[in-house]
This record gives sequence, C-alpha cells and structure tokens, in this order.
Amino acid sequence: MPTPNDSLKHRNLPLLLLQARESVFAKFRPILNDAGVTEQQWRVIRALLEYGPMEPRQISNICCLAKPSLTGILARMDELGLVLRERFQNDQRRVLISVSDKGADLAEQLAPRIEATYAELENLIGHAFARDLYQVLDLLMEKVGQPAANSQ
Amino acid sequence: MPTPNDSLKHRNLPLLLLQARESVFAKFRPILNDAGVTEQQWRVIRALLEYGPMEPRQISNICCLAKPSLTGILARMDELGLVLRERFQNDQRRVLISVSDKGADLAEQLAPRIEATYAELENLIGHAFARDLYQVLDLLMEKVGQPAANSQ
DNA sequence: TTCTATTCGTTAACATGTGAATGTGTGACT
DNA sequence: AGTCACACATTCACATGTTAACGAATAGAA
Repeated sequence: MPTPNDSLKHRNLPLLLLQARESVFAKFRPILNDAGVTEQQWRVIRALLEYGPMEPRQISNICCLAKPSLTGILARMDELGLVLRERFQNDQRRVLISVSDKGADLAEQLAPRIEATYAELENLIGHAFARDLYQVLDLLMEKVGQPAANSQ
Repeated sequence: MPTPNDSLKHRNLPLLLLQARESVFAKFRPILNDAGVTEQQWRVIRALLEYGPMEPRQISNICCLAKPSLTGILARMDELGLVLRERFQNDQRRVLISVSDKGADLAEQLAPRIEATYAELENLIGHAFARDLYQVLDLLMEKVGQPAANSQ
C-alpha cells in the first residue's frame, strides 16, 4: 500500500450526489424494468410530456443525455414507436421530437406505480424534508450554474 | 401531439439529483480530462485512498459501479498501472484491489486543482449552504436506505 | 452571388451501464 | 468423500456515455 495521501480534504460531492440519486432511483428501477423501458427512454418520455415537443439539443440539456447518446436513444424509441421524429420544413438540419400515443399510453400505465413510489418516499423522509430537499437541489443548481450547456 | 397526460404529478427527483450532480461535476471534468483519467477511474482511486484496499464488491457499492462494469474498469486500471489486483491465498474467488504508487501520485498531482474547485464551489454557494447540502444528502440516504446493496 | 463561419445532427472509436447467464471456488450437510 | 447450495468475479449481448471528427444545411459577410 502506497504512502497515505491526505491531499484530498473534501468529501467527494459528485459521488455523494450520485449515491443519493442511486438510493432514490433504486425504488423506481423495477417499475421501468417491468415495463421494458430503459432509464434514459423514460427520462425522455417524461420530459416530452412535461415540456411538449422539443428538439434533440433541448432534450439533451434537460435530460442530461449527451447528443451522440441521444441519437441512438431516439432512433430506438422511434423504432419502438414511443416517439415521432420529423424534420423542420424550413430548416432541414433540425428535428422535432414528440411523444407518440403509444408513449403517452405507456406513461399513463406506469403513473400509478410511479406516484405510489413517490408517496412511499415522502413517507420515508417526511413531507417537510422532501420540500427542503427539492429546494436545496434547485438552489444548488441556481448558484453553481448550468453545466456549460454543451453536452457535446 | 397526443392527449395531455397529467397522471405524473411529482417532479422527477432522480432527474433532479442527476442534474444537480452534473452541474457540480462539470467543474471537475476538465481536470480529469487533462489528466487522462475517466470519471469512473477517478472514483475508484479516491475510494481506495479513503478506505484503503478493498474487494470489487465493496468498490462497487461505494462507487455506484455495477460489478460487470467494474471488471473492465479494474482491468484497464491494472494495465495502466493505477491499481494492483491480487487474489486471496485462502479464497481464490476473491480479489483485493489497492492503489499503486502511480495511482497515488496521480491523485496527489490532481489534488490542488480539485481542492481549488471545491473552494470555488463553496465560494459560489456559501459555507453554510454547503454544510446544509451535505447534511441533506446524508440524511436522504439514511432515510431512504441502501439501494438493495445489489449492483449486479 | 460566392465564400466563410456557424449550427445541427450524426458517425466513429472506445469506455461504461445493465440484466442475465456462466463458471469456478467454498462451505454446509450427508 | 460426495453432493448441494451459495458466493464471487467474470462473460455475454445490447444500450448508453464520452470525446473528437464529420457532413449537410443555414446564415452572414465580402
């Protein structure tokens, strides 16, 4: 074992956030697995349902999905019939992504279990703490700023 | 566009945690890129420096790395000379992973920029809020519990 | 109009994530 | 000793993450 190294004095904050996310997401993963959708596909569906049709670059920013990843994800979701992709008439570079009926149906089917899991979580951590949690995370992102807005 | 679906009433908490992590990690990514280490490799090095030599399964739990991923990550880190892998004498199934001198040196080289980034972050969000943030995340994980401890 | 810089999405090459299945080593029971 | 169940890490097949490079489409300046 090499010489002890104490030059890193701060706790690993990105790891802490990752662990926190994992401890929460573990509650939801079985639901998505049962439905046969991946974590990323579900993120895209939820975002599109919340914000309406968007272009890949917007989805990329919101869902924390790098653009090259998104290319494949959207292609597969298109094949599965979960989303629709259509080129802009006036700008052939751009693409508009929207949820299909099938995608919306899927969300509606999963909603009860998802909502039940949120209820379970709020029961575990308490209503007040849940409110604080959201507030702390929002404030953190507001103060630290956007991740350069360039997910490739 | 399909019929509006309002059956999902809660904000996407896993996504919120992911976004928060990304907004923080964006500050560190350039440092790791310059050093030529991946995010996951760095996570492993930091964990080993903090906790000492460990078995893959422990690293998997701490670093939120699935065991199959870890197999490849550790193999590459071994080839790069960042870690050492040795089989237990009394149990040929088990492997003990430790940081090499080269790995420790790397950490020591990166430490100044890493620590400077933490200072920058604390300056952005304030000392009190930083303390609250860690506390909220710790409490969240304590109340929600471990992610089933089975990362495959 | 023509050249140029920029904006998109995509492709390429490699590393990692994920769930299921494999294989080998260990310990418990017979 | 022999069988059985279990614990580990690994392998497999496929989806995604990551950075750089690419190519087509558009906007702006010469």
